[in-house]
Amino acid sequence: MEDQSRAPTIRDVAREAGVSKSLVSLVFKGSSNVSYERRDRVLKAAETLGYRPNLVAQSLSAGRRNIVAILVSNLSNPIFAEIVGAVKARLSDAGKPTMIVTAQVDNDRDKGESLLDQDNLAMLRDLRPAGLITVGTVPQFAELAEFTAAMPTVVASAIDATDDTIATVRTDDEAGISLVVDHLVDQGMRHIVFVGGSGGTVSATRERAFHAALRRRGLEASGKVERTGLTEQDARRAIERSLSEGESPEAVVAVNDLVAIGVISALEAAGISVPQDCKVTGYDDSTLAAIPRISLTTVDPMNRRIGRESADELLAAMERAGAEESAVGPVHTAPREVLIPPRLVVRGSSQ
Amino acid sequence: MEDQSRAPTIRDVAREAGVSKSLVSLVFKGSSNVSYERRDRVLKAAETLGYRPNLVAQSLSAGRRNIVAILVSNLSNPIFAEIVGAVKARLSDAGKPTMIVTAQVDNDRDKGESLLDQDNLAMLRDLRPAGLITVGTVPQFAELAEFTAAMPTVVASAIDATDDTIATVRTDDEAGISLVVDHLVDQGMRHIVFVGGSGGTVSATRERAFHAALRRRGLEASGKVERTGLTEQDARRAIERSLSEGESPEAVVAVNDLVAIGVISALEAAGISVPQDCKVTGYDDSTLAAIPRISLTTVDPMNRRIGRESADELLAAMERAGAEESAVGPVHTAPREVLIPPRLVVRGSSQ
DNA sequence: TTGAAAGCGCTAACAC
DNA sequence: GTGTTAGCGCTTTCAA
Repeated sequence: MEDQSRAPTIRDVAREAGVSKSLVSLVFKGSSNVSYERRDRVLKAAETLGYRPNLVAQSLSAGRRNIVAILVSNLSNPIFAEIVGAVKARLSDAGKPTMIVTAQVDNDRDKGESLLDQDNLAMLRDLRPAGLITVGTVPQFAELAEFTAAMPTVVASAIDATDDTIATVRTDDEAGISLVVDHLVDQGMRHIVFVGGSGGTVSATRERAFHAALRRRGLEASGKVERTGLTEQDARRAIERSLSEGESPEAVVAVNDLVAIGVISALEAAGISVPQDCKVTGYDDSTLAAIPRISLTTVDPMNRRIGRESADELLAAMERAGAEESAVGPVHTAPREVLIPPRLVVRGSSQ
Repeated sequence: MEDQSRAPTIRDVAREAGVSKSLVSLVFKGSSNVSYERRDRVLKAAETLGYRPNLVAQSLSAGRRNIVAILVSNLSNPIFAEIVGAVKARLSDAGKPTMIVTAQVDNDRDKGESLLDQDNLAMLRDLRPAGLITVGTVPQFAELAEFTAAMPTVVASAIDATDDTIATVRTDDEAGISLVVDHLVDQGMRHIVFVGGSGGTVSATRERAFHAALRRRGLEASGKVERTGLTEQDARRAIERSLSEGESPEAVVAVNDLVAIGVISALEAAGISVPQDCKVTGYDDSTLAAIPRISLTTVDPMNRRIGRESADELLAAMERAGAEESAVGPVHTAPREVLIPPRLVVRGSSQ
C-alpha cells in the first residue's frame, strides 16, 4: 500500500518509473514519440501509485483544455436530462471528458427575472474548456460572450445564438406546429387559438409557425393568439381570464406541455371538457403528457437526437478550430442551424 | 481601453498599482493588515484593468479553497431545483461562492443502473472545494468517500450518509407518513396498502413508518405492502399486475408523487375510480400534484427549508473544521441528522 | 527520444 | 505593513 496521505503527482510517477516529469506528461498525452519500454514503465508506475492527472493543474498550465463544458439552463426541466445524457454519451465516445454545470438556479428571491449564476460561470471561465454546449434557453445569453468568443459553442434546444459563429441544434418548430395544426384541421377544427409565452424566441417562432400553418390550410383569418407566462399556473390564470370575456375556442395549440396542461385545467374549471368541447395540444412530449389522466397530444422534439447532433456539431467545430491554427488562412465553414424533424404523438386530448 | 488579448493577472494589477503581487493577494483576501491607502490603490487598479482572481489558480495554490460544491443527484427531478436554490441563496449570503454540478446523467445506455459521472467528480476533486452538499439520493454514494473524508459534507434530502461525520438534512418521513395514514384512517379507511420502491433507504424508511403509523392506530394487521420501481410506469405496471390477482384496496399510501400517479392510472384503468372507490396519497408535493386533473393529496417536505438548513449545517461544520486546526484537541460536535417536519396537503385524491 | 528549465496565476511562509 | 521567495501539478519549449 502506498502512502495515501496525498494524491500522487506526476513527480511521484516520474521518480517511481525512473524518468523525468516531462516524459510522464508525454505518455499521458498519448504522444507517439516515446519508446515502448519507457511508456510501459510509466504506465506501470502510474498504475501502482494510483496516479490520475490533476485537471485543475492541466487547465492552468496554458493551452491544454481537453474538457467540454455542458451548461444546462436550469434544474427544473426534466427534458434537459435527456439532452444532456445524449450529449455526454456522444462526447464520451469521442474521448472528451465533460463537465455539467447549471447556468441558473430558481431563486425565489428574484422571482420572475432569472439570472445567470455568476459563481458557476466564473469557475467555468477559469477552467478554460475546449468547447461549450448550452442546453435550453439560457437567460442573458449575451453575457456568455467571453465564452462564445473564446471557444467553439453550440446551442442545443434554444434559439439563443447571438452571432453566426455559434451553431444551433433545435427542434423544427415550423414542422412541429404544422403537425398539430394539420392534425386539428383534419378533424374539422376551424377556430384554433395559439397559447404562447409573452417573451422568448421559442414562443415567437412557434407563434409564427402557427400562423403559417393556418395560412397553408386557408384559415389565416381564424387564428387567435393568447400570450401568457410559460408555466402551468400562468397559463391557467390567463385562460380563465380570457374565457370570462369571450367565446371558447374549438381547439388550442399550446406552446408547450406545461402551458397545455394549464389550459386544460382552466377549460375544465369553466365546464368546457377536453377533448369533447375543445381539443388541446402541447409540445415537448414530457413525461407528464403520457400520464393517462392527462393524456396530452403533443410533439416529440426528439431530445436525444438533439443532444447527439449538438455533440457532433461541437466536435466538428472543435476540429475546425484545431485545423485553423495550423492552416494558412481560416478554414472556417459557417456554423449551421440544425433543425431536427419532430414527431406527432396523438393522445386523448385531441380526439 | 486596456489590452483585451489576455485576462489581467495579479501581476498586472501589482504593476499598475505599484505594489507587489502578495499585497494584491492580501487585499483580495480581505486581510486587515493593509494600509488604507494601498488597499485603495490596488482596488482601483484592479477595477480599471478589469481584474478578477483566477479561481483555478487559487484552487491549485495549496490550501485556499473557498468554494462550496453542490452536487445534484440528477437533472430529472425538479424538486432539486428548489433545494439547490435555497442552499445557494444561504451560502451566497454567507459569502461562499458555490459551484453546482450534477452527479449523474440519465444515460439510456445503462438503463436501470445509474452511475456516477466520473468526469464531473474528477473535476470536482481537483478543484478542492471547502465543503460539499449533495442533493437527492446519489448513486454509489460510497464512492464519494474521498470527498467526504477530505471536507465537511452535508447530505440534503436523502439518507445516503455512510458514516457519522456526515450531517443529513431531510424530511421527517415518520411524521410525513403519519400525516397521510392518520388522514386516511380518520376517514374510516382500514385496508390500506403502501406502495414503495424495492430498494433504497427512503422507501424502506417510509415503509417502516407506514407500519408504525398503523400500529399506533391499532391497525397493524390490515397493512399491506407492494414494492415496485420508483417511476410512474413501474408503479402502474406493478399495480395492474397486483389488481389482477387480488382484491382492491380501500386506500393507497404511495412512497412519492410519481408512484401515486402510476397507482391512480392503474386503478382507473381497472375501473376503480379515485377517490370514490379508493383513495390515494403521495409524497413530495411536486408540481404534478397540484394539477387539477391529478389533484393529489400529498406531503410537502418543505424543500426550501431543507436547502436552507443544509447550508447552515455545512457552514457550521466548516467553521468547526476551521477551529479544529487552531485548537488543541478536536472540538468535534457530532454531525446531526436534521429532520424537517413536513406538511400535509389535502387534495382531491383522498376525499 | 529524453531531460532540464521556465512558466500558468495564485498563495503563503518568511524576512525586512 | 510590505516585498521576496518558494512552490501548487502540470505543459512545453529547447537542448542534448
